[in-house]
Amino acid sequence: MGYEHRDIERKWREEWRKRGTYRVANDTSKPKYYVLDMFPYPSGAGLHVGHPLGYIASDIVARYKRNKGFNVLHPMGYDSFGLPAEQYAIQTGQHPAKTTEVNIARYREQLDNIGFSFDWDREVRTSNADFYKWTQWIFLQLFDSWYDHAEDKARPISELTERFAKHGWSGDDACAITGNEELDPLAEFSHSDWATFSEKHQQQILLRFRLAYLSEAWVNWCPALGTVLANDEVKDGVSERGGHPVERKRMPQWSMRITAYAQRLLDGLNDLDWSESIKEAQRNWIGRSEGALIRFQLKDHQEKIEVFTTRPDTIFGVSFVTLAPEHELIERITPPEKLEEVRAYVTQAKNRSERERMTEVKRVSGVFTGAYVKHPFTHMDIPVWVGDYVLGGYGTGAVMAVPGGDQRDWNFATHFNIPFTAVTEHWDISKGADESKEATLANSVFLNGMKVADAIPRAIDELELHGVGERRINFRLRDAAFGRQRYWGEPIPIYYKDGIPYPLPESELPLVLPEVDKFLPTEDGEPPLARATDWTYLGHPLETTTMPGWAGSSWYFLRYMDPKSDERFATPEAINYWQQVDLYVGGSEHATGHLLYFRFWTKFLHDRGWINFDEPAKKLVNQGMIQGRSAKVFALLVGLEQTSSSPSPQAEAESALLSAPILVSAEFQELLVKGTEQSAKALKGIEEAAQQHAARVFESKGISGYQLYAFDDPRTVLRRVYIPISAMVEDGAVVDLEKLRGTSSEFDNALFFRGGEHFMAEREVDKMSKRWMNVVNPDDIVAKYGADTLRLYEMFLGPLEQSKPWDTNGIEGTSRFLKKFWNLFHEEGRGGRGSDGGEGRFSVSDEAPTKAELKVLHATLKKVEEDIEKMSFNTSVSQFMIACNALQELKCNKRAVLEPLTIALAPFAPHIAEELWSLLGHAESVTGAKWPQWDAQYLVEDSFSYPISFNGKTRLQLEFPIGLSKEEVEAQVLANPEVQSRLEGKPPKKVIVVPKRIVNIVV
RNA sequence: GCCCGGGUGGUGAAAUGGUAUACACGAGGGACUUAAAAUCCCUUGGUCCGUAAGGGCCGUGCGGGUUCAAGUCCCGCCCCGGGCACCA
Repeated sequence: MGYEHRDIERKWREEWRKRGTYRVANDTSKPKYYVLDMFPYPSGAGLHVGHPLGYIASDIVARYKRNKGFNVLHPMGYDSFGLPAEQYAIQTGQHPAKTTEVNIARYREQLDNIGFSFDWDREVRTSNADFYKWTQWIFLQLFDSWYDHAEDKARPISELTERFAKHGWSGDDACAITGNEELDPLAEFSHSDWATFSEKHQQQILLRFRLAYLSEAWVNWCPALGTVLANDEVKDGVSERGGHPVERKRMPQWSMRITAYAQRLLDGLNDLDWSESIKEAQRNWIGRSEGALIRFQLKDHQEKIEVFTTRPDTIFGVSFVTLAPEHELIERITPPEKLEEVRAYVTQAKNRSERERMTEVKRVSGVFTGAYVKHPFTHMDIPVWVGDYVLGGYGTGAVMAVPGGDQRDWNFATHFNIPFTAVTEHWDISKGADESKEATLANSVFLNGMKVADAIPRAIDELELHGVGERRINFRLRDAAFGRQRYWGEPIPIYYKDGIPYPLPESELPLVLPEVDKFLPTEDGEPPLARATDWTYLGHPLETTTMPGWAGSSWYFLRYMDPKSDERFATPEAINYWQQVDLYVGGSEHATGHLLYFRFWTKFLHDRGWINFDEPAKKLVNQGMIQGRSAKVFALLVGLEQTSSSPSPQAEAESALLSAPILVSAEFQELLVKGTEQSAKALKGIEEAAQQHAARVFESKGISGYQLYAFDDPRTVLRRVYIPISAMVEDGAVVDLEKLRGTSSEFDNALFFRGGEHFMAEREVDKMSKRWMNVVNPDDIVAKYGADTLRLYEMFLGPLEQSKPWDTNGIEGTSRFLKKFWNLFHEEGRGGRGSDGGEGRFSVSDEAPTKAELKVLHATLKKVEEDIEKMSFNTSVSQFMIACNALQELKCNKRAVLEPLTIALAPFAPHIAEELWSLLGHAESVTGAKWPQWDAQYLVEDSFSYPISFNGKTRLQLEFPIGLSKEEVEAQVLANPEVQSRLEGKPPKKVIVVPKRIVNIVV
């Protein structure tokens, strides 16, 4: 039998499914290994060749670990709630569950084609009620918790109630944190006050402490769409979709108090085996900064303005204070005569999205409020400004501006001519701010002559002494918005009584998504769930927002441990056994979203005693992106000129021309750059052809009275048009016109103008996406070359973490390798050893292998094992090729060599390995085979061929036995006639002998 | 601007401070074949000398340095990719 990948792969796919080959054993006596892929969102587009990259890598590790004797958990599931399915539902009326179902079926088929060893018995879907029951349950636990900074963990809310009943709340208890203090700070109360508070009042207070809480939060609200928009969905104050006005306003929003965990999320990173770039991204996102909180007393008012600064040492350089446009005090402190001007500025500044305010660094804007504060040490008057370079959401929403020490403050001061002084020695403030941390302070009273590093603690000490400020650690991280005005997500298990949110009892879970007539917000702007006919609990209205996409993905790894459990999200036995994910593989785009929430929920569940570890994944690997190569042709857009007094309607003529465009080959892309002789010449040629083309088109459609503009008219433009990459000849720039004509009628009718033999397109590396028409489907590759070839090829392409454009240029190499490997097991003949995949008969010999053969085998086993451990799969594939070539050379068909090699190849190319394994006479799957251990004794060399170099440049090779001492090697090298002739009789300055490496002679 | 990667043949890429370019693609040549496909063999960084065998010089983005020896380590730049960003 020749190597027929189609038959073999089909056979084993069915066989694995039938036998349940990859089902996880319930044998907890074996050591465990948990390999997890970030689960996909099943979009309608299906998989492209970029998706399986990470799955193949993790599959290799999972299979390898099985052979190594581990009980391996390698599951797959779907993140099946999400916005695209809902938008499709809005357009078509089809229920998102239905859409999701169809998409999942397609994903499953595609995944199966590639031969992954997932345990499908453990498949999860976040949109299944028996899964989201537990997402809701975890939400209730979060709702039922507060964070105790003294013990540094989350605790049940009942313990907080007890504490209030005993001690009340003293405002500065460092043991709990609150939200939205700037709107309405929580006043202190005694234990007897607490007893007199109404139920409603008590609940309102508790809500300040819950880890899942409802509060007034700033959002981009779009009344026309009835929804909150993300920063990047807002452009210039209007929605990107539809261009409706968007306003920044405060709305009741569910949030997660992830900020309580900021320090732990930061500290935890140190012990994780994650890539440095992801860890760094998370550190930046959490953004810890140490500094001081300083209070500035307002003149003529009771209030103080609080600012956060990392440079309290520059306190004597404060020349003004800037408030964010959102700042609560602005209205109150602005004198009446200034109010109109300030309000106008605030309205305008507030409605620019945060993204815009952050992007347009250069545009300085602001307004003087007319108010003043007192300097805490000098008691001088300091003006208070409003500026949009200060963000409402960071720190206290106010800064002390030190133009001498901060460039942004310097820009602001310079723009508005606010006077200021230098705060550091030898600095020319007319050029900019001195932000150096090495500087020495000046003009700063008790800080004069001190270095920045020493001045900071000294300044804070003084502030504390005077009671005007204190040491403060600030985080950039903000609480996470948790409510969405959408249908296709987990319902939030909350009902409202007297306007207060109460948790649904656990027995009511799952709270199943209701049926609605439309998946749109109601007419009065309520979320879609408000359309349900009876969305209540015991007569109380239920929460109508749903959870965001990241809810389910924040804990799904736990469900795989015990996916069918009814009593718990996973039973303690399962959790105890499987513990953390040993290897998590996924894209780096989740660095600050999913991967942070994932860690947050894990830490929370740990705090409340549900799991006994507080990081979800020990090791994380990011696969690189497989980019596509898009193809573009150039369309010449020429206007129409009337040639008769009674022409056909112009719209008809225009549309006729649009359906038969004029396309020019890529070498003409400079065509419309006027003035060059070539372009003028080419233009003439094209113009002639185009006029004839247009005339033909018009004639065939019965349109009269038009011709094209002259081409040198400035209104003529060349525009890039994406074409499907399926219309390209191989990976080059040549367009297969026949194929392109087949893809759509406009190409069928188009005029293709080319300069040479071929019509050329412009190729570019882009993200692989439907939009650029450059998606390469794994199914096509599998059909042509087989799954094993695809798997090997994707691994062979280069290091896993590196992004690279997809091209099939090298795929023949891996395909050839598999054929050669197959032929090692088959007799010579029409298709046997050293031949193609024709008729050779299976034949392996039981003879004892030679030393050379064993050396090839063990060198390969060693290299492959080491490479899998460090996830360097491209080099392990090379090693297999080297081994295969060597064995072919040695004409080796010995079982003792081929059998271990088959086991080692199985993780990479499971189908062919399984077939060969069965041909070798094994009834069981190769999955259960014991990984062959390499043995150093077969790798021992008797001699080593030393490169002999002179001053580091290799000149010749000399072979010496391994056992020879350094001195003997040196003596023999120097005795060598060729070495002697190179030395020209002069004695060498120095001779370096590195055993089994090199000899270097210095002359 | 800051942080993290990276820069090596025509291409994808290898290389614990120790023979730079493994492996593969492509290209060129050859064998088998009526032919093609498939398969196998040889050549393939640049350049110079030589009829040849062979040999010289230059070569890992650029400029320095450390070292017997640097793609690899150090300093200073340039470029590409990714992330973050008026963060006080």
